[in-house]
Amino acid sequence: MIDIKFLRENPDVVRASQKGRGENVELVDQILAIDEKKRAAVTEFEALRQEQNALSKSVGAAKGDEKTALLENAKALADKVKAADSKRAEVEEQTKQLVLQLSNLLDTEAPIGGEEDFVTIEHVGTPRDFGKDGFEPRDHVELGKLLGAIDTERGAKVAGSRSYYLTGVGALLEFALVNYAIQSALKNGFTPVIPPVLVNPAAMEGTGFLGQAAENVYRIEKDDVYLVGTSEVPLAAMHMDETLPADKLPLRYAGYSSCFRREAGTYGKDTRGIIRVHQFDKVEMFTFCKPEDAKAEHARLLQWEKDFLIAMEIPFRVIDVASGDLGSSATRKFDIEAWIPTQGAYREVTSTSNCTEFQARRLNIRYKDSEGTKALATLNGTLVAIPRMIVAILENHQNADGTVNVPAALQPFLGVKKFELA
RNA sequence: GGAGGAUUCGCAUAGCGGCCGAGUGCGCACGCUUGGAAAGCGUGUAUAGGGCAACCUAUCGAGGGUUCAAAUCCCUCAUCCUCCGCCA
Repeated sequence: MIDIKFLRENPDVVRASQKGRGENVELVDQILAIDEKKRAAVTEFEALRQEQNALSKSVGAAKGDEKTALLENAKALADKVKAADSKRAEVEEQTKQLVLQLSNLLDTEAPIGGEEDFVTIEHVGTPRDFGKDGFEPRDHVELGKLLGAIDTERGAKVAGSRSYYLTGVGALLEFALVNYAIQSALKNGFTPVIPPVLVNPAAMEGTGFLGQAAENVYRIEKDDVYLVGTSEVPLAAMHMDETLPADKLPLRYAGYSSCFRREAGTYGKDTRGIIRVHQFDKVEMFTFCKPEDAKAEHARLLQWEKDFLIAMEIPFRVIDVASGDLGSSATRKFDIEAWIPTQGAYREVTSTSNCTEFQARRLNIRYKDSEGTKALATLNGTLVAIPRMIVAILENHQNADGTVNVPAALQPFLGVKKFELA
């Protein structure tokens, strides 16, 4: 949620941001207009209320005829107050609904444009030359079968498309990745968290996932709860309606959870394998910090993501996501894309967003220092999303015979240097 | 799933339909006292919105209702506790 005071004072900045995202610019003027109406309604209600409070007091003190006369006045006034109050409530609700439609202000450094207009910040590592190695790489589905690690056929039989079983070394690989991720998160000062994945509407709404992203969310209607698509939701909502002491900041959580995504509107996209699935496990980093520290924290989250990829010995690139492709909460977003040999392309494996005060304001999370209470900033970043990391590891580290070398960083967790054929 | 009880200012509690935005204790901050500390004494101690300000308005789990007037009465919901049932 954008600060309404900021919008009043800097409407041009908000207009420019909306334009950069390719979103409704007129919304800004609609909000300015209704905000004025709202303040008038509030003032009117408060004036009437003040009168009523005073009158009520005198009714209590009065006696006899005097009281009867005062009561009559008071009754008439009570109706006016009620009318003014419902008008106020109505305009306030309308204002809020409009303000909630605004996306976060764009970072001025974020590239402008659509999905294709990202800026590549750097490349790390070099894609392997399989020609030089003398064999044609197998894709992760094939390797998963050879190793007895991934079973998409039975996944489909039991749970439908985009479902899978991780078996044997596939399952072990998940445990190793999670353990390595949590271990590095601990080293970097994160508190490990296993959050609820079934959350109430307030949590979903507050984190901004019931807006444009709503159709990708599973809802359990009978109990009015949602399955989260990322632990960002329960981690952000963890401190909903709380005021945190300034000396506790930054607060860093590493959440490990299953993630559920309907993947509506992606028919035909990534149908093979486990690149795009309905359910997967992920370790997510989440930070609450002072707004002035958010930019530096964003750089740190990105660095930790890079460190993970480097430890997995996978070539990747970092992109600065363009304005039109940012989530509504993000002021700026960096994605890391890993090299996937059989696709001859870089594919997204992690993503980190700076949400500045936008998300915290929606969730009513603030911090308190000697100067008072203020909105704080929230940031999130993927440490590891299991299936895509498994894809990257299997494909990049495969040998001609279908066996796969285990990155050194994972060897202590797996006890082997190589995955053998099943 | 059933039966009871609870939810008030950081914590613990008091609260008669008007004198309650709300008392007390603890905690915390500042001051006095002291050679220094403790104790003692005094003052202060929520959030949001509006106003240059004095100040005004709202908030006693949430939402409705009754009333001139609701922390207080009524209804719905949420959460927590106790007991019973079921259960990984």
